[in-house]
Amino acid sequence: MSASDPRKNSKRPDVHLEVGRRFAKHKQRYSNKRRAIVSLLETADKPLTITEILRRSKNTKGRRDEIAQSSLYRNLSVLEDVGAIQRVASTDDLSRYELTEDILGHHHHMLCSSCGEMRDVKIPHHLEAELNATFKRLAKKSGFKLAQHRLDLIGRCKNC
Amino acid sequence: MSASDPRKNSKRPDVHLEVGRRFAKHKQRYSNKRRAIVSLLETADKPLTITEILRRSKNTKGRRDEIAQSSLYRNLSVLEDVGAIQRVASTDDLSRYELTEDILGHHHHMLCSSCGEMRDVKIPHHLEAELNATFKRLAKKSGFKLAQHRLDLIGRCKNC
DNA sequence: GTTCGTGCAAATACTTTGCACGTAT
DNA sequence: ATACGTGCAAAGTATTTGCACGAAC
Repeated sequence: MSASDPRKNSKRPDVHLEVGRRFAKHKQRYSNKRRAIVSLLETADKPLTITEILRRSKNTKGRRDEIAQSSLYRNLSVLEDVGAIQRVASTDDLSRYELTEDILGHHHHMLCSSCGEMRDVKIPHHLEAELNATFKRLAKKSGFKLAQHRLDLIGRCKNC
Repeated sequence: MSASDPRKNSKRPDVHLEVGRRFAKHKQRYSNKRRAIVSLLETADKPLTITEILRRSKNTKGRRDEIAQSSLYRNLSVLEDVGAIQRVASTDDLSRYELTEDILGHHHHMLCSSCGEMRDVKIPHHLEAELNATFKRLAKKSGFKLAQHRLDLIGRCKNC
């Protein structure tokens, strides 16, 4: 399923190396726990909730990657500050996180209005280009400093 | 500012009449408090947070439109159930509400990653059409029942 | 040894719920 | 009279913070 799983297909340099660079730039330490979080997000094919990250950190076959909830929150905040991850909103009120677009590659989400699940999707390049051009114009008109856009499909997933 | 304030410009039938119809259809009462909430959302040129709705309900020059917090939450839930309003997510974790798209008209948001503020914007019809076509195809491929899409500009607003 | 990371428990913020009373049908 | 709406206060969740201890520089 190449279309529905864009993360696995995109070539990208070593994520830890890149994240490590960003930690260095911000004079922060790239600890093992932080590495573990990044690994989880890298492996997932969708943004993860706090609960999902906690659960997965415990299932990492007995390693010392288990993370306390408070540390997780704190680390997510730091990871966001150094530009390694970003928070994405679904239809429910659970926070979800994914690697930033410049690491993961630009993509969009298909999200279920019933259970809140998100899946990654990509759209054709020419559409992206057209969107960007339009947005740039709109932003300029409003004195808005455009950083990125988000575009999601909302509906019901197979399981709901 | 016609481009940055799409709600004021679009002609639409009386909102209370339409919302009233939806309440009737669901055999629910369209009480004064509920009317007051709808009026606030109709007047705003952006989605409102709980706090904003509460504050504004108190500023309605001495009228009995003041709403208790618990009632507000309950009413927002009912309003959502009858299809009058919808919850929209920004970059912070505050819930925001606006009238549903079929009442308010399809539009998008420009949202500030710093303060969470959202403003309404519209994009050209042909772009919308192209997006819809692409999405329909993507959804079909994944067994996903597409209901709507959301497309937002993210950046920094004039004030931040 | 000083600075930063971690875990636990307590505190806070946002949202939901139970219950008694008021309002509309 | 009955069903539904409202407000208050209590309960539930999600998230943040204080503090003591441990690890990294």
